[in-house]
Amino acid sequence: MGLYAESSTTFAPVFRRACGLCSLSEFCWPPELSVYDLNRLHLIVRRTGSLPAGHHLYRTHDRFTAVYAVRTGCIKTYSADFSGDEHVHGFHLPGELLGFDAVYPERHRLNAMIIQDSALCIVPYHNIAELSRDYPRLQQRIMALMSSEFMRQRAFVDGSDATRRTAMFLLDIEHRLRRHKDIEYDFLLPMSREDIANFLGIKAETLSRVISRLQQANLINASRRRIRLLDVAKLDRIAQGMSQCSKAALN
Amino acid sequence: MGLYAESSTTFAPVFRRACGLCSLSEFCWPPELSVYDLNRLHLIVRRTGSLPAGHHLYRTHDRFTAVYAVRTGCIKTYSADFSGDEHVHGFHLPGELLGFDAVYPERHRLNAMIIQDSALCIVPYHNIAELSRDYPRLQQRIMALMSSEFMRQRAFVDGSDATRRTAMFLLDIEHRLRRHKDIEYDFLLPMSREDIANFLGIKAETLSRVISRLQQANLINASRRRIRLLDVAKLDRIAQGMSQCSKAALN
DNA sequence: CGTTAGTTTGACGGCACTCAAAAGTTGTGG
DNA sequence: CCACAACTTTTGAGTGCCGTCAAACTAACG
Repeated sequence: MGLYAESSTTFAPVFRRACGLCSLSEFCWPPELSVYDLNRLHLIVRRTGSLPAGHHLYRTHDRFTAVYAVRTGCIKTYSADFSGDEHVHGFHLPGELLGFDAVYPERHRLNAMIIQDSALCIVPYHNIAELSRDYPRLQQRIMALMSSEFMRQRAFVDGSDATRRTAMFLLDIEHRLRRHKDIEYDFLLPMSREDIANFLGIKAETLSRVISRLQQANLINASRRRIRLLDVAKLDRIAQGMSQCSKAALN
Repeated sequence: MGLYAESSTTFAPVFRRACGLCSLSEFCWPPELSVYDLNRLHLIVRRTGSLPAGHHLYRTHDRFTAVYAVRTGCIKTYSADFSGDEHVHGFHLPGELLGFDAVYPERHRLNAMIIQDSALCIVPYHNIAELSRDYPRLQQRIMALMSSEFMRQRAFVDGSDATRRTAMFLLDIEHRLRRHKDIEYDFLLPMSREDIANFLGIKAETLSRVISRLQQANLINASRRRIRLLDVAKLDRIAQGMSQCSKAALN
């Protein structure tokens, strides 16, 4: 006990700093854990260096081997329906988790592709299974994440036009990126127009037109992947679906 | 112990029959449970009589008090975005569960409305929480249900035209209703055109036109809520998004 | 500097939405 | 039992948004 307590005081703080903004933090640092357990938990998290864009973390039907936390970069998850075409399911930004598409039936339902060089934390599945037996709160936390993700996703597809979806998307990404950058309303999109459009259920050309119109209306500044939100209030109203807004603002 | 064992032999079989087709069955009858635990579990499930259509089981922001299993009837869950209009989230048919929209943050995110007189089983939340501490498999089961539901939902909204969505919906409902009826391909829709259209993200008039065309093409027989699937193979192809099919079949 | 991939812009057509009315169904009271 | 009202569903006509096809433009890389 003395030994563990000893090492914990030197070891834990290092990670506590690095994990501060991560969705895993409640996962890695459940308040009721003892110092001994904390170290047990953090010794199993493998931290990767920068992984190159273009590679896959896992593919559909792969066995559930681990959960991933994004430290830097961006991962997209997508499914390929058997007609061949892909559907982007979501994007995972720094501080966010992925891999839970395999909680049941312990095989991944989605593909996960690195679309920007990314550094990750990897938590092996067998450790998660083992830990969640010891800590019911861990399972609750996972369910909470899944539930929130579920509801957030639906917001994008619920009946709305291309302008509204685009506004929702830009506000959402800005909000999620801001946790790691002080600069407000100014950011680089980590993903291509094609991927965004696919995610939003519209075509890339339509997205491009919408962005152009938002720019003409001085609601945003957009040049390729650099985005600056100029009029968040109006964007919010558009995102909230006040149909008169999207038309009034753009004419 | 003698007393519990005594009553269990007379008590449990009654429910085992009634629950055979219910999603709760794995929930209510986890194989590793002792006879004592089985009775403990089943004594807390309250079985209601027929509840009248039009009433709500719960509304958004209500506290998470229970999980419901549908024995007969139909429940729709929907959200109301603050613009006022509703979005039907899903339908819950006999043998299916609802209420998990409140797993986090322990308040319901959706409204649940009885749209057909329904008989339910009610499992109080505090019992679920208590039980899932004792039986990790229960939490796993709940996660599995949520995950499957999540994926099933997405299939409907992923980019597709009104005809495809309608075909998917009819096949899905038929499949879910068939568990309780021997008659194949012939059923009564428990919900209105309006609700279906809203769920599918299209307008009621569009849905009506699509159904008319499917009927003209001899793929279905439809009169109000009575539906008979005539050509499941073609419907499947349409539902799978082979775009040439939906057009070829209907012209 | 040339090639390539990603993005933007234009012209056109179709599917689904809107508005509107008719037809069919259900429920109520006379 | 019938008549009427209220509602759901179906059908029609016209419009607009978005998808398709195609070309121009920009940025990035060797």
